[in-house]
Amino acid sequence: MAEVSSPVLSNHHHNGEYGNGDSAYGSQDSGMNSSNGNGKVTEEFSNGDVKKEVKDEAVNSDDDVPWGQLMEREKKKKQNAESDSEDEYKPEKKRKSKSKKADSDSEDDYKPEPMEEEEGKGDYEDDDDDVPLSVKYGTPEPSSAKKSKKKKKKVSESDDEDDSDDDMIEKKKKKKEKKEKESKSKSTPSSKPKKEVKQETSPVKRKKKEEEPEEIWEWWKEEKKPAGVKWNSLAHKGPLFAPDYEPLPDHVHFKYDGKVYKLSPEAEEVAGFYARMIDHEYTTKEAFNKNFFKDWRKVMTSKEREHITDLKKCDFGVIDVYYKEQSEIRKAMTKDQKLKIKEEREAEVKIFGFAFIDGHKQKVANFRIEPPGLFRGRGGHPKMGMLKKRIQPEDVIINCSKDSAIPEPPKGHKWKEVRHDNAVTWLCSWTENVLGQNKYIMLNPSSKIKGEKDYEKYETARRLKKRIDSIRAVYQEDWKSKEMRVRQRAVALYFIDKLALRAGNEKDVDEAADTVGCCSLRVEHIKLYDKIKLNDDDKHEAENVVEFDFLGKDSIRYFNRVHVEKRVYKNLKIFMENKSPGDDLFDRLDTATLNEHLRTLMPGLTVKVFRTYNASITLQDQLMKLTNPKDNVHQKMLSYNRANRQVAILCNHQRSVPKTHEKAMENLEAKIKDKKKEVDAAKKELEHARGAAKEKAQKKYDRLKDQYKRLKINRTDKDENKQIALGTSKLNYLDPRISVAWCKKHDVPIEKVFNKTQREKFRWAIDMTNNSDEEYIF
DNA sequence: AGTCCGACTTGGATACAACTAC
DNA sequence: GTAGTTGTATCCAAGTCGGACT
Repeated sequence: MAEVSSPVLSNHHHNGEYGNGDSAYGSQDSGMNSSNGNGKVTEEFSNGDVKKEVKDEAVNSDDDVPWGQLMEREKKKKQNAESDSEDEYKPEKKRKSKSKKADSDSEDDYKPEPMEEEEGKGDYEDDDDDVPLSVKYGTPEPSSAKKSKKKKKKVSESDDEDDSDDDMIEKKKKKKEKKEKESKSKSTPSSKPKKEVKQETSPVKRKKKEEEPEEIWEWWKEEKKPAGVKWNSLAHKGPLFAPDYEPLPDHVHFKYDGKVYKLSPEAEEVAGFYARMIDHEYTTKEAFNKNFFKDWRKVMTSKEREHITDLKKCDFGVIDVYYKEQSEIRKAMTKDQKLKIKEEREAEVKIFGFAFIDGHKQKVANFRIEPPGLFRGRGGHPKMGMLKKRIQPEDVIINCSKDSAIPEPPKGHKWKEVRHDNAVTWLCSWTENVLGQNKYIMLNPSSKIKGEKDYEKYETARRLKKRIDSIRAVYQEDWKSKEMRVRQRAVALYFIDKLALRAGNEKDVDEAADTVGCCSLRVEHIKLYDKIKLNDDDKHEAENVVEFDFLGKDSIRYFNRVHVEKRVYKNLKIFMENKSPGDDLFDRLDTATLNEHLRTLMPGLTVKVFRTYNASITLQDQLMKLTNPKDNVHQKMLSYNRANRQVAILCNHQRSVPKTHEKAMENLEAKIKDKKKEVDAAKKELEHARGAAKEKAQKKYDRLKDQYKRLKINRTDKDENKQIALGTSKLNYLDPRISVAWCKKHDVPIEKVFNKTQREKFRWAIDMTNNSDEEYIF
């Protein structure tokens, strides 16, 4: 059995350092990183003082040498064997063209279940092709020179001391935060284990109106509600509607076929939506224009409709300019004007921004009803450009408790319905017209209702940690199953676990862009290579490589080459036999089936738990590896960000590279150069200085050198980050307790890791992790 | 057993605010 | 001021998943 020695089983992300070779996973992981569509992520510090990483070379020191040949030989044999043992396996080409049953073509009478497999056994026996590679990455080196006079003690309050001045931004922020802290006083958890009991909320001297719902509900110290019950009482003010349309001034006109054409307000409003997007790539897309024009014509008067028949003859130029001017005007407003607007907004928040749940005041997340506009579907969405209609009170369902004050609809209107359903968490809902989906107004992530759920999510992931070994053993065993569906399930699960793929529900072809997840992968999305380099710059080739290339959620490309176990490789070949590129790779599997199976392995286990688990465990492992206790806060934060980045890479969280990036980097580069000059100058000065001057010169030199170093770190961080987005993983996948524990252990102020919003969201974690000495939570 | 759909999480883009540098 | 950056808040689309429905 491959069990323990298998990378998946034993190491997976636990000791795999992504992007640098190492460990059993080295080869795969490095492959993953470097080719993950994000370009390389090879970590390498130019200012060698932090850490150097060795690229994995052992990639395929694979035992396979013997295996390779054997395989060659066996391949044919096997192919035959397999294909006849499995030749009853006729792929079900159920290319679910949408929900519609469409495919009755199950012509193949394939009986999957009892699949004779007299073959295999033998060949499989020994396929332990996954040799652990030696771990070879260096430990982070203390950034020497830096005297890193960490403020042991009060770091959390005045952490900037150790940051020299090029840290202005941080400082400013700090200041702000400090202020904010003051006002919130006690509630700040940080290191005080004892939080003052509910502070005297009442007579708080609110320095500014900005004070929020200062009551802190420590729900994590309370009993849970019975399952299904989300609240006992719920009161709120309903949604805030978008402002009415303001018709354009007369001189701002639409032109058709070169001539001014006055539109009805309805048509004009929609024309305005388009005009405001004229610079956007969307308006160059055929589908967008087609959908827009069709919907636009629907809101035209019959006369307009008759006249305006060709989008190409439409000239939105003047409208476009007008809106641009308006936005300029807004930007150029005086302080007072801006302040006034701000206050108005705050007043709205005050009213609509909060709900009372079981007597506690909680922030509402999105109390503004989505304004009308043009639907911006992502990727090749078939409905892009369609008109999103204005939502009226008559479209909105209110959910609140019976005895609460029912929110008032705007004058002259009424709600679609008022209900009192405490099995759900939403306050308001309506149905959006483009896709016919429900939209909701819900509470802010800092609320109990969201927080509790979040907490549960991580608890489930932790439970998975305890079971992961045996679960991996199960699916590895299932690679050999006689049942094709079981094999498919096992291989899919392996991908999900190893690569953190999403489940991949079926999608309706004409309601959404063509994107896939694991279960919906098609043959065309993978390629198999018996031998190939995982990265172009690798020295060696790896064997049994699967190349993934598909569009995932939000049409973000996932590209990756990974080495897989022989058995997996062989299975994939089988799955692909006799299929066309457009056929499902896992034709006997869907997310429902997979999740059903997972539930039998562990209560609460679903596909997405693997993503959470692997993300969190990766962060924890990486933190342990990368953090050097001797580093200063700044350097530690770099390590933290790198750990975070590994997770983002794993989860394929990308962002488009801002066009300003190159320039920003150049600027930084120039700054670094300048600084270097200063340093050199200071050095010279120092050499010539004597007496008191010498001391001074030394100081100056040290300071400059420090700044210089800081700049370089900065550059590295920025560059590595250019197309990787850390936010999503931090917000959704990383157990915040890991970060909190890390901060405590390494004397890093929590504010460095979580900004204000994040601290609110993760208050439970910050508080819980306080009194435990567990260094790492996961 | 398959489909549909409601509810809720996850995700990148964009708007905006806060600062700095010039 | 103004332009340029950067971090944060907001927005809303696009996933996941369970349960009702057929």
